[in-house]
Amino acid sequence: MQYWLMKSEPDEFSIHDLKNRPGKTEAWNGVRNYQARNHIRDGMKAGDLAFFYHSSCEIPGIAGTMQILDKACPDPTALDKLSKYFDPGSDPANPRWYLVEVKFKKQFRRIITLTELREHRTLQEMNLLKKGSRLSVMPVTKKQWDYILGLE
DNA sequence: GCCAACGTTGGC
DNA sequence: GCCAACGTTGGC
Repeated sequence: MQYWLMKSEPDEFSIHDLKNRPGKTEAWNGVRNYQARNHIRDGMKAGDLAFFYHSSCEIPGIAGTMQILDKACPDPTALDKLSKYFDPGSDPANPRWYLVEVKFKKQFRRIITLTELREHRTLQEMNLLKKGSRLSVMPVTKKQWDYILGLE
């Protein structure tokens, strides 16, 4: 069992949107960064848990939790010419981009803001808080996971 | 393989 | 909207 943090712009897709999806599940598509891809494709397993992080918005922070439903599969939007995530260099015979299905677990009573996370010494090693970090999918240690749950 | 130019992310 | 930091592309 591993823990993760996944970013989404709430204007595009928020935890509220996930909660309101049929079955409360969604294909987490559109990841187009190799390091993030590797975490999805090689690291994630069914049953893993992830924080849902709201980025590029008024109050960036962790909005809740979700569960990884299955191992990764190729992201079909990479091959869809009509998708904004279309990647012309992508080869159907040798998929470049992957996605996982996620399921809503919990919406926090409040957003645990980026500013607040930075105030905690225990969390200073988090990739999220490192200068210049832009990774949209990253591992979280159990210690960090438990600590953040305790902040709600 | 180097690296300049360009594109993107994402906080502020 | 600005811009720092990072990733990718492509000429050489």
